[in-house]
Amino acid sequence: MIPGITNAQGASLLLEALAQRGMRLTGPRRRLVEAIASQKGLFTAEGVHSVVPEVGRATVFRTLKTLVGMGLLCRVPMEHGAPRYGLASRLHHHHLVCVACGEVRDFVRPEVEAILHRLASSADLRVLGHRLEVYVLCAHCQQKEGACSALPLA
Amino acid sequence: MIPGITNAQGASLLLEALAQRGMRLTGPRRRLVEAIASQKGLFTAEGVHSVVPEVGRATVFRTLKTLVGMGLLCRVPMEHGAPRYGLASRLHHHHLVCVACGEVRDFVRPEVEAILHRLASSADLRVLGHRLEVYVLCAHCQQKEGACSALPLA
DNA sequence: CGCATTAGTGATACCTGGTATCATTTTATC
DNA sequence: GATAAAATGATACCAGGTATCACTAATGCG
Ligand SMILES: [Mn+2]
Ligand SMILES: [Mn+2]
Ligand SMILES: [Zn+2]
Ligand SMILES: [Zn+2]
Repeated sequence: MIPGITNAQGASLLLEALAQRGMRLTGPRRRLVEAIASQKGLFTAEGVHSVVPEVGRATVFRTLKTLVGMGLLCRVPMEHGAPRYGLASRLHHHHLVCVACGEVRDFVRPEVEAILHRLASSADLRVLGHRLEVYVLCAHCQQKEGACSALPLA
Repeated sequence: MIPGITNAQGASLLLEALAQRGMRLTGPRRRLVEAIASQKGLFTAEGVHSVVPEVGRATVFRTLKTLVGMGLLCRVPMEHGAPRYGLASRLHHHHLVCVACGEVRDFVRPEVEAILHRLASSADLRVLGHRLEVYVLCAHCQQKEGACSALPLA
């Protein structure tokens, strides 16, 4: 669910992106993408499949993989439990993951890139990519003091 | 394999740490820890098991988990293929992973922590932890232009 | 040392996230 | 509408890892 637009609009955006790359807009794809666009925050493959159980499991994984490969979804592995998927901004970004409610927020800190650039040039490395994930308790969840089911990577 | 000391010394360090926490120094544990201490860079559960195949598979995973839990090993998930394990320094650190040869180097950049601290206080978040992994081509591997079998998380 | 207690082991079966296969269906194009 | 290529989904399979549980062995005490 992208803030500020409807789920249907979000689904259309994904479908357009698929069409632009020459992928066919099949029935299962449409329904699956609609289910994905309706998810709040991060979701699991299982979770989105349960919304459209008539779509085959293989198709669910295939489509998620395609969308991740296209940069439209992020895949966030967790230390315990299934990896989570989430709608991605198109640009490079990092993740703020609330370990209690699972909400994920993208953030950008150009300083991080600057640090890595300095690190690389001082050590004769070629940086190919990086991943920064920050595990937090969001403002909302700091009240509740609840349990968190799926701890992220420490 | 810890630079500057022998494998036997490295194994002893791990065994001491286990004993200090009241864990028994069993035969399988000794042989497994010896195999772990002899690994160069990152290794897979499968890889270390193949060195001591007489130790049960369950014991391999149990022991790796214990050592990770104690902070003596790091577990580095890869996008494709099995997660890698590596000897950890005790302090918080980040990872420089060469995607070609698999070599991993720990590094520390206090600036990263400073950035996250600022981020947290400005957004009313409680930071519980974070993970920064940088995927590089090391100086040595920039020559070879070889294939890399297991791409890390993009 | 000898024994009891208890942690640890490992064979087995099982679980989960995901993929290969492949006959069948559906889409896009002409 | 015919055609060719892409997609689907049932099925079987794979890999990393865990639960079970009868058995083994490290430890600690007398
Ligand atoms: Mn993201
Ligand atoms: Mn490390
Ligand atoms: Zn939260
Ligand atoms: Zn290298």
